Amino acid sequence: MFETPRISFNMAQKDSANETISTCQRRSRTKFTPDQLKILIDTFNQKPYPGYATKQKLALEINTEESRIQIWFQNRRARHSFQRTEPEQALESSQTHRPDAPAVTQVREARRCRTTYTSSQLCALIKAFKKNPYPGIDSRERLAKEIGVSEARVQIWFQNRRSRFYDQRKREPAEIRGKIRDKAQGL
DNA sequence: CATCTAACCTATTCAAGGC
DNA sequence: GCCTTGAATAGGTTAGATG
Repeated sequence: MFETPRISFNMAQKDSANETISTCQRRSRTKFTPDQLKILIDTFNQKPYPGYATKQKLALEINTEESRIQIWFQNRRARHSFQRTEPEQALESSQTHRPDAPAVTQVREARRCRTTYTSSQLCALIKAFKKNPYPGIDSRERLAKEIGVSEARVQIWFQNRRSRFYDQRKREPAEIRGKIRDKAQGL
């Protein structure tokens, strides 16, 4: 409707003047082949909310990183309207409350297992975050290799971290901030 | 240039595991 | 039971490719 008067983002690509590296901040754009797209779309039409197993299978099938598939489904859901079938209903009824309806079990596929970071891994992540909360693809991959996790996990970790601990531009910090700050400075 | 869409973002919610 | 936080979501932005 109306343009945002000012965009408050600056994406943290500022210090590229200093960085001589800085080939590119984001990962290079993936080009899916028609065959890959066909399989992706086909799967999407069947289940727009695939679980981890399905995404892994897809990744193998079309020889693409699972994180790319995740992103593809995110984008697809955002831009295309899709059939809302059983998964959606299961999604809604699953945690609101399940009085006595085990009828539609196993509709929702399991998500990826929760990663547990060691204290040294967390230490490295937090250190990197303090240096730059918006690492580009190169930094993320370097860090991922350093601590022995996938780059996708690193990216998610930074997203969560920024959302919860970094952005102080929220309205009223109040006492919640104090608690979080303690945690954030923990390491 | 316009269009499409991968990559990326924030904000919020789901949920596993620890206390 | 509640808290922390990784995973997933909705919805929006940025930017590379292509006509």
